[in-house]
Amino acid sequence: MSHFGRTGPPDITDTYSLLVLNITFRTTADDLFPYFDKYGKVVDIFIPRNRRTGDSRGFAFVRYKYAEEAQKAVDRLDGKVVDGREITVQFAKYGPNAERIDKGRISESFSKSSYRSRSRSPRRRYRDDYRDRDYKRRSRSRSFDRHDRDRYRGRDRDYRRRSRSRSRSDSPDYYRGRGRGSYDDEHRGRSRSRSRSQSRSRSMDSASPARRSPTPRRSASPHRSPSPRSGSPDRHSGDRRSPTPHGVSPADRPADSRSQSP
DNA sequence: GTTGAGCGTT
Repeated sequence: MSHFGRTGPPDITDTYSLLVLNITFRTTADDLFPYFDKYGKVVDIFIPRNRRTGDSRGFAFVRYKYAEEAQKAVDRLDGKVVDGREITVQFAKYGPNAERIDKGRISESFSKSSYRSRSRSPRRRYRDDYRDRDYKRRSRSRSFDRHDRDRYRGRDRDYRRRSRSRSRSDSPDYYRGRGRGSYDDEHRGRSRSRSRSQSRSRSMDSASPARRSPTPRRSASPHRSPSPRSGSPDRHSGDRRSPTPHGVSPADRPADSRSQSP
């Protein structure tokens, strides 16, 4: 039935979580239910999906009631072809609260107090989110992004595969100690160009003379010149950029206002 | 219509 994912976790106490990887993007909990239910009592099946698109992320979590059943399912379903794709079943290493689990068994919530955030490997996550965000945020060449991402992925994978006993405690706090939550990634990113804009504006104003230095290139700019002498493009541009040319002047009007008052 | 390493929701 489709009673999976409708509500939150029913009772994750004394339950063994199994991570199912490599599943198709259209595979749902209902599709995996029969497969796992055949080998044991499935308490709940959860498939992380994108909050925006709602598409499956490609993996699912199956919770068993007993470890023996879970182990059996892992042994039997690991490598099984589901929906035309070979799925990977293994014990979940991390719990819902980003905490380590003991052999896939979810203990009580005391894990939260375990603190220390053992921090897992600084691996990247939320591929979909990043991709989606990138598309919306920057309207640059997508092909480049795609290639770049792919290239990085391959390198990362190879790198990880090559040296396994290398990254173990590099600097997990670096990635985790920044308050980088899963939700923050989506919500954050609202007003931040303001600071930069101001900084830039100031920099330009301050370096007004300096800015003129590298201007010669403008003459030989690749893009055509609209009207080099048909009007005053320079003035126009300057006007828009600096509405108040004397705004940066230290002695502008504060003294004046004060002077007028006796 | 696409993608493919990974560790999760109220």
